Amino acid sequence: MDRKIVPKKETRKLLDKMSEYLVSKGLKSTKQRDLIATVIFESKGHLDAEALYQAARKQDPKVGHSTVYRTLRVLRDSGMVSERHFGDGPARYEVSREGEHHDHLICVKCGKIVEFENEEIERLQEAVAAKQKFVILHHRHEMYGHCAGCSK
Amino acid sequence: MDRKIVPKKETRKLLDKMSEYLVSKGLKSTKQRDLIATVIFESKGHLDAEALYQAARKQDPKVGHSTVYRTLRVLRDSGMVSERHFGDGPARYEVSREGEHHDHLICVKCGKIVEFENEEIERLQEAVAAKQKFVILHHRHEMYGHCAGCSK
DNA sequence: ATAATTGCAAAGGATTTGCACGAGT
DNA sequence: ACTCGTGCAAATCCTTTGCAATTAT
Repeated sequence: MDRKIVPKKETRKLLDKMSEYLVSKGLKSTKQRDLIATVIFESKGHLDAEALYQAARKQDPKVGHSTVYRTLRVLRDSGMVSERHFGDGPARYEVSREGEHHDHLICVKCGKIVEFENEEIERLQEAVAAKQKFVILHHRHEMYGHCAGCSK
Repeated sequence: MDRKIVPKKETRKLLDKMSEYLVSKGLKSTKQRDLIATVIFESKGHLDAEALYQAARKQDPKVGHSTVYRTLRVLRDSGMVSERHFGDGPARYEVSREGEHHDHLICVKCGKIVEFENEEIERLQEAVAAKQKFVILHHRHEMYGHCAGCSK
């Protein structure tokens, strides 16, 4: 298999990580997987499957929707990419950065998405869960409203 | 229009409130709307459209899916019912209690849903939004994990 | 060689919509 | 009377799947 794309350094690392994951699972590396993964790795995140599909098609007009969804599943299962469901619409994907967690502020007017992190909230969350004897695996915390530009 | 159902007191109040809303919007009261609304008003919440449809059909086997969805929209628009999207699955509905807000803890194993309220978190949230100059309209805060019974 | 992957089109689940008929005001 | 609501089936959106052909190991 030969790669047609020329990814940058960070992307290369991520591709290698994916490759390791594939080997460890007895799966194969394909140029489609590399292509789609590269698109995500080099994006600014919060893209949906359709956007990924369009972007991938610019490099290789033959990739199908299924391959995009299937690659997304591999990436999701490997923990390298996280899937988010904002509002109803399609799922959005973003690279999960090393041991980092963040939540989102979403502008319902212009669609702008801002990430935030707040340890105090995380702590309180744990306390709430503990009180109910829940063991938290993951959470989702989204705030919808108007961003600075849209609330003028 | 005649009502075939015999709702309890609290439900009656809610039905009246819906009725007022309908009049105010130039919409009509129908036995289907009353039936579907009664099912929600008397439920323990977190039901999806299909469950509502099944329950309504026990009283009147002719109600269609569309009527359920359309009634849900009316209820949602009136603010009497809130729609939640947990994970991906179908939307879940619950009666919005007077000026009250709560978030959820969801057991990914047994599906149990526990509500929680934490003012401190709400305050911190506002602070986070303010820092980004966002005006929050609503938010969603869910924690997924194992409940006491499922983590043994 | 063997087993996994691809692209396509068809199937799926959840929700919405067009339309002719029926019901509330 | 007039307008809105209903039920059905068809349509839509997002995602998954079956399958025969192709490709990585």
